[in-house]
This record gives sequence, structure tokens and C-alpha cells, in this order.
Amino acid sequence: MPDDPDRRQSTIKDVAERAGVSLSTVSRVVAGNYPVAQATRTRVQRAIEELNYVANTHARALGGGATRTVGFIVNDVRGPAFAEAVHGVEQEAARLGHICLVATTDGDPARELAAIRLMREQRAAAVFLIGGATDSAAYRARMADIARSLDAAGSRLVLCGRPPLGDGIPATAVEYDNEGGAYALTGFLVGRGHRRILYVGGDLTFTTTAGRVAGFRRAMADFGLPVDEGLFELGAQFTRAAGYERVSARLRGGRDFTAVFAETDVVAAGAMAAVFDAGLGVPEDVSVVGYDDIPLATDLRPALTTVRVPYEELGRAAVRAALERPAGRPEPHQMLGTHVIIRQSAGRPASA
Amino acid sequence: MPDDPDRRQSTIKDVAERAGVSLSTVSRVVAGNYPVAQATRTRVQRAIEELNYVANTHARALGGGATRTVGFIVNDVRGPAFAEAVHGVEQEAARLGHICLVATTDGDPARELAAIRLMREQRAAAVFLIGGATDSAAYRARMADIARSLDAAGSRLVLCGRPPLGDGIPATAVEYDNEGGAYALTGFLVGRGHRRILYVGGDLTFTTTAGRVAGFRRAMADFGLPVDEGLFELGAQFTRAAGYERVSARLRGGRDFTAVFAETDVVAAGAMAAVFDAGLGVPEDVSVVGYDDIPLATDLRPALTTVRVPYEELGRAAVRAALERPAGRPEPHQMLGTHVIIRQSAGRPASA
DNA sequence: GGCGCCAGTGGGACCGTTACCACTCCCCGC
DNA sequence: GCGGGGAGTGGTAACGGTCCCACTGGCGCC
Repeated sequence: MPDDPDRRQSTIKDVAERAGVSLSTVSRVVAGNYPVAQATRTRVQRAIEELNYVANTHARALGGGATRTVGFIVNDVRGPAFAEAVHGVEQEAARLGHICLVATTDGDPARELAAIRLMREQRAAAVFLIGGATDSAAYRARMADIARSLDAAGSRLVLCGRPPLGDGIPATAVEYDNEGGAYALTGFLVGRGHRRILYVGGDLTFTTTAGRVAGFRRAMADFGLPVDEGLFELGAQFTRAAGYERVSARLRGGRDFTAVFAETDVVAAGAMAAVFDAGLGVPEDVSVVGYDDIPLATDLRPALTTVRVPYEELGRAAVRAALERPAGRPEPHQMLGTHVIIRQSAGRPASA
Repeated sequence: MPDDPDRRQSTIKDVAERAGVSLSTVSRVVAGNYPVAQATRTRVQRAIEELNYVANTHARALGGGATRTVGFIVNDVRGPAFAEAVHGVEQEAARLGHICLVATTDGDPARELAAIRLMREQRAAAVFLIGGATDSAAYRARMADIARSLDAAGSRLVLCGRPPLGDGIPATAVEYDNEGGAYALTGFLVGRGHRRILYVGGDLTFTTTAGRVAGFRRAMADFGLPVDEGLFELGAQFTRAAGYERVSARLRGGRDFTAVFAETDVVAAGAMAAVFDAGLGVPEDVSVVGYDDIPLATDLRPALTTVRVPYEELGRAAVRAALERPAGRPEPHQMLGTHVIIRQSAGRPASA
């Protein structure tokens, strides 16, 4: 047995020779849907097993066209919310007979671009961009370009959890309601008597942040409460550490709020830790709420009041929109609903 | 503009025509390493940009052989520990210029098999199986088969977090030390004075469980303590709910242990919740320890004493082992170390 | 009994790219 | 002045499938 490093999988040709039939016949047996005599079929199938034959996707893709591959691009698979969305995409894609390519970007637009390029090289049937983005004219122009390129190649761009690009751009968006969820959650806090709420979140150019802040503001306005611009801690990373530091610093500077609206549950976990480390209680002294309803929210003590976001369904819906859409091409934009999950981390302020 | 549904990406041929050169020259420019006159190169590059040309991986793979694609197969990307490993694989693969295919199995061997088949169809350069497995003679035979098939095709099977298949089987294993970690953690509990420790974990046929239970037993033996076979709660799922239920049931039946060794942090979270719901305290009444050191461990209150497992490094090491291995083929099995992280969830038993 | 049809099969062309070989200059050295 | 060699380029045969077209019998129908 010579150890040639460039070994070869057996091919359809090997199978054909062994079974004593033509290439076409083997192809038909593998495909399964053409008329082949039972005897021939059996013979070919035996040859396939004996040779351990496995079809070559690349050859198939080259000839036929359709790839049965989709790609998804995500900030970081370790984020529990992203992980849920990824799971949804993966499950639904598998159900429809597609296999997934992944790439992570750490939020870097350059890496996002590079990842999209790779997906294009792979001729993915659809590309899913999962999670918010830093919005700008440049971003929109870039995405529009990409959407058109993908569309021209018979592929599809799907934005999951970020807003549509606008009419005429061949991209699908599947969102969940950041604005509405934040509105409801803020309303809940206000209902409990909070008037001064510290908002801890990301940069306003980030689509997710923009939506949640908008909902927050609208709720405050609707309830006739003033918004103190000094009570925004923006530009934070979506990490536990950032939540901890921002809230710690605020508490050191004098506690002029009764509740913390953390933009994600992970940030809320940091915020809660900061409150405890300042010798205060949650929710007695400071109420803390989050957003996303990741599993952690249940395990925090007190358990976190938050907004349930159907991330898995988001992923599934995105795949369905891209892959099950009939040939005629409507441009379905979907907006999934969210709702507040009331647990123990938010109560009435001491003053109320 | 006719809306033909089967549109075409521009190809190397289109580029060649537009730039007025041959296919070979375009190919050389794209590859980048052959001698091409500067003027020609520029002309071709312009054509590439104008046509928005993107190379077709499938055609490349068909001709050349090497794929620059790796596949990883995991129980569930939502598990924080898995997610870390997946992240490691993804990052390292990207660094080496490879793109990742993912598939999830929910622990179902049949789906694992199907996923491996898909990876084979894609001619992945390596296939990573991430996480423990249910061991059996059938499992080993199956894996050996797969390893040989993959090897015969010039690909590679890598087991991440499960034991090697044995000599002569062309598969690489990258493990972390389940036995040693459990030994150390048990030693820690014993050192604090615990003698009756409830072990909550999976099925003994599961490789991870087997390793951790073995370490637990060895530690008890080394410290001269008897092992009460009644203090094993095995066959549990690795979920919060399972941890909660198993420990709740035990507590209802009378508390005959002073500490809980939960096989994973997620199970530990459930265990802690059960202790609280029984009106007891952690660690005053019952100490709880976990395994994995996922982010949740920090956020639990009390913060969880656990075993740090370098999951991300596991993923990275696996990729390096598979992709950077020189042509001559050593069969490197690696065992990564673990260590105990002491936090607040384990103290001295009341009796001590 | 001749004709058409269809089930079953084989024979290519083609998909987009790379690898290899061949060819043409031009420059240099003897 | 001529041969050798290398830089720069073109031509073409793979790679492993699928798909379309063509061919062969056998059968039913008029």
C-alpha cells in the first residue's frame, strides 16, 4: 500500500465500471427519481456500498447550479442570543436539506465583507446576516451592492435582526420588535413607579440600540415623564464587564436613579453585580431589567425581568423566507413580536 | 431585462474576454503567484472589478483537490461550553484560510452519521466531532470506519473532547482531562470536610461522564473515604431542569449529603435552585460545585466553584492538529489540562 | 401488421477552474 | 550571429457530476 498523499474518493465512474452500467445510469440511481430497472438499481447500489462512494457536491454544484448550501454570518457564536438564532437557522436549513456555512466577525465590518465574499465563492443559496449592525450611509450602500450581487447570482441576502434596506433592494429582512419591546418594558418600570431610569446600552448608530432607545423614549413621553439626557450610558460593549463598570461608576457618582434598563441580559448581569458590590439590593434599592431572555436570566438571583425575543424563531423564519419563497419573488419583510417576562429583579422604588 | 430565474455569476471566461487575455492569464492573476506583466495584471483586475467576478469554489475544488473547507459537528451550539469550542474551531480555521461547515445532532448518533456524510460530500479537509459520545463497541467500529473512509479521501477525523479510537485508526483526538479535573475538584470538597457527596450526572456510557465519575471515585479512594453507591444520580440530561429535579427529589427524600458534585455548570445551576427552593442555603447547608466554568458560573449567587476547561483552546488545538500537521503523519493525541476555580458555592459542612 | 410510444439505457456536451505543456519574444553570453 | 533560457502568455485536458438527446426493444392499438 503506497502512501500516495493525493488519494482519491471513488467516483461515479468507478461505480459504473464495477456495476457494468453507464455513468448516466449511476447518476440516475443516486438521484433516485428516474426510471431504472429494479435489477440494475440493486446492482448499482451494491457497487456504491462496496466502493464506499459518496457524491461530490462540487461537481454537482458546477453542473447543476443550485447549491443546497446556505451561509450565516454572526458576530460571535458565544453570545447566547446569537446562539439561539444560529440554532434556528441551522435546524430549519437542515430540514430543507441544506447545509450551513458559518463565519464570525466580532462586529468588524471588514470581516463581515470578507465572510460574504467567501459565501459568494461557495455559491451559497442564501446568506444570513445575524444581529444588529452599525448603520450609516456607507453601510447601506455596501449592503445594497451586496444584495444586488447576490441577487444577480441567483442567491439571496437575508438580514436577521436588522432593518430592511429599502424598496428595490433585493434583500429580505426578518426583524423582531426592538422598539415595541423596549416600550413595553419601560412602561412596566414606569407602572411600578420608576421615574428616573438609567439606560445602559451600545452606540446609537447600532440598529439594535437605536430601536430600543427609541422605544424607551416613546414610553417616557407617552407617560408624560421627562427624559434626563444625563441618564444614558451609551457606547458600552454588550458584555458583563461593561455593564458592571458603567453601573459601578454611576453608583460611585451618587445614585440618582431607581432602575437600570440594561440593553441586554448579559449587561444586566453585570449591572446587578455592580449594585450588589455597592452594598445595595436588587430590587429593593435598584431595579434592574434586561433584554433578550437568555437562559441566564432565570438563573440570576433575583431572576431577571426582561423581554423575550424569539431568536430561534427569527432564524427559522429567515430560512423559510429565503428558501421556501416561491419563484415569483415577493419581498417579505417580517417583524416578530416580543413580550415582557416579569420576574423578580424589578420592584417599586423606595420613594413610591 | 428578462427575469430569468437561473442567472449566472460572471466567470473567468467573461473576465478574459473583457480584458482581452486568455483564461490562463486570468487564473494566474487571481491566484496571484505566477509571472504576469504588471500592465496585464492591472487590466485583468479592472475587468474583475467591473464584472464583479468572484471565483467559484466548486470549480476550484473539482480541479485542484484541496477544499479549504472544514466541518464541525456538535450536539447543540446553544450549550455555552460547546459554543466556546466552536468559536475556537472557527477562529483557528479562519486564520488558516478555511471556512467552516456546521451541523448539529442533538446527541443523536443517526444525525451524527448523516452530518458526517454531508461533510464527506463537501469533501471537507477535516471533520471535527465536538463533545462526548455514548461509547460502545458499535460506536467504535462505526467511527473507525468513518476515520478510514475519511483518511482514504485525504481528509481527517478529529475527536474533540472524546477519547482516541485506538492505534492504527487514522483519527486524531484532542481531549481535556475529565478524570483529573474531577479528581481535583473532589479533593477540594474532601479537603473542606465533605464526606458524603451527591454526584449528579449523565449516563456512564457517555465518555465525559465516565471520565468524571472515575476521577471522583479515585479521589474518594485516595482520601480513604467510602463511596456510597446510593449517592449517584446518573442518567440525567445536562440541563438546568434535570439538575433541579434530581436534587429536589433527593432533598425531599431526606438530606443525606453535604455537597453536590454537578457534572456541568448548567446542571449545577439547577441544583442550586433546588437547594434554595427547599429553603436551604448554599454553601451553608449544601455545597454545590460544577464543571466547565462557563460564563454563568460567575453570575450565579453564590458564584460557582467549578473546573475550568479550556474549550476554546480545545477547538484551536484540534484545528491545528488537523490542518498544520506536516505531510508525514504522526498521530498526535493531545490532553489539555484543567484546574479548579474556587468561588463561593462550596464551604465547610455544618458538621465539620 | 405496421406504427407510435415508452421504459430503460448509453453517449456525449457542459459547468468553471487549474495544471501542464507549448509557444513566442527578447535578452544575454560566447 | 547564434544558441539558450526565462518571462509572459495561450491552448487544452482533466476534475466529477447532471442533463439532454438518441437509441433499442417490447407492447398496445388501430
